[in-house]
Amino acid sequence: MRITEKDNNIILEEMESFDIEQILECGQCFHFEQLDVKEYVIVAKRHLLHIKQINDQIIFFQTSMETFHTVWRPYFDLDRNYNEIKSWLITNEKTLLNRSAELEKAITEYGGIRILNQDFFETLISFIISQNKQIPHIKQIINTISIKYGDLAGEICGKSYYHFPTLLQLAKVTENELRLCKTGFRAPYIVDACEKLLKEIVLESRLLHADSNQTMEELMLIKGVGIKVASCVALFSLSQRNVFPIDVWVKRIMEKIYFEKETKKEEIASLAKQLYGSFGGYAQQYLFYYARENNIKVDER
DNA sequence: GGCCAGGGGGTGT
DNA sequence: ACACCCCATGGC
Repeated sequence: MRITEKDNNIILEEMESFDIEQILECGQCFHFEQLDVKEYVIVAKRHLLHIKQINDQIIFFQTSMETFHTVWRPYFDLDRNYNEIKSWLITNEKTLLNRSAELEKAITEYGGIRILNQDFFETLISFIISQNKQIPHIKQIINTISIKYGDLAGEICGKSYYHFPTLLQLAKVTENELRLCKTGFRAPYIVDACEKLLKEIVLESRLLHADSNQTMEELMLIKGVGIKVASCVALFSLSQRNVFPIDVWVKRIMEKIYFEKETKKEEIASLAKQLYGSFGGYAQQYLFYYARENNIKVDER
C-alpha cells in the first residue's frame, strides 16, 4: 500500500484486494450513494467521504492524512491481508475435500470485497430495517431517517448529506414517526432496540469482549433481532469475522454447491463452520455477492 | 415445527 | 395490470 497526499486528496496505490464497487454493493452497508462508475459518497463514522477508484488508484477526495489514518484506514480494514484469507478459504483441508468451482469463482471474481468496520448502532438499526426488504428500499429508509433525525454531515457536489442519528437522537423518535419513514412492522423493533441500549441491557463495550455466541444471545434480547440480524451486526460492526449470516441468497448458493436440495439453515451453518472456520464471514460475503450477481435461483439447486 | 402477517418498492410477465 | 419476491422475526 502506498499513500500519497496531493491537493488535499489522499491517493492510495498498490492496494491489493480493493474494489470500491464490490465493497459497497456487496450488501454489508447501505448509507452511500453512487455518483459515477466506481465513484461514491459514503456517510460513515461521523464523517463524509467522496471516493473514486480508477484501476488501482483510489482517491479519497478532500481528506487529511490524519482522517485517512484514524477513520478510513480502519473502516476499510486496510491492514488485513485478504490474499491470505482468500487463499486459505480455497486451500484448507476441509474445502479441498469438498472442492467447489463456484466458491473458487466467487472468491476470484469478487476478490475486491473487504469487510467494513462499521458503527455498531447504525449497523444494528440498519439490519433490523433490512429484514424482508430489498437493498434499494433499505437504503431509501436509512436515508429518510438520517435526513429527518440526523445531523448535517456536509455537502458534496452541491448535495447535502446527513449522518445516521445517534442513539440519543433516535431514542426520542416515536413508533408512529418511524412508521412514516416506511419502516412498517419494524418500527416497534427500532423503539425496543433504543430502549435496551439506553438501559444497557445490550451494551456495545461488553459485546466487544464477548465471543460470538454470547454476542448473538445478547443482541437477540432485542425484539426483531433474530439469528440473521444478530450475525450481521456481529460480523459488520463487532469484528466477529467467524460468523456466517444465512439469508435467502446464501442459503440458495450453499444448497446448490454442497447439498443439491432444500436444507435447513442449522445444517448449512454447521457445514459453513466446518469448512470456513474463523473466516466464515469472509466466505459469506464472497458467496452472497456471487449468488446475487448471478441471480442464483431455487430451481438451480 | 409449520404457517402467516406486516409495508412497500423491485422485478418480471 | 398483476403476481411474486425481498440479506426475517414473532407469535400463534
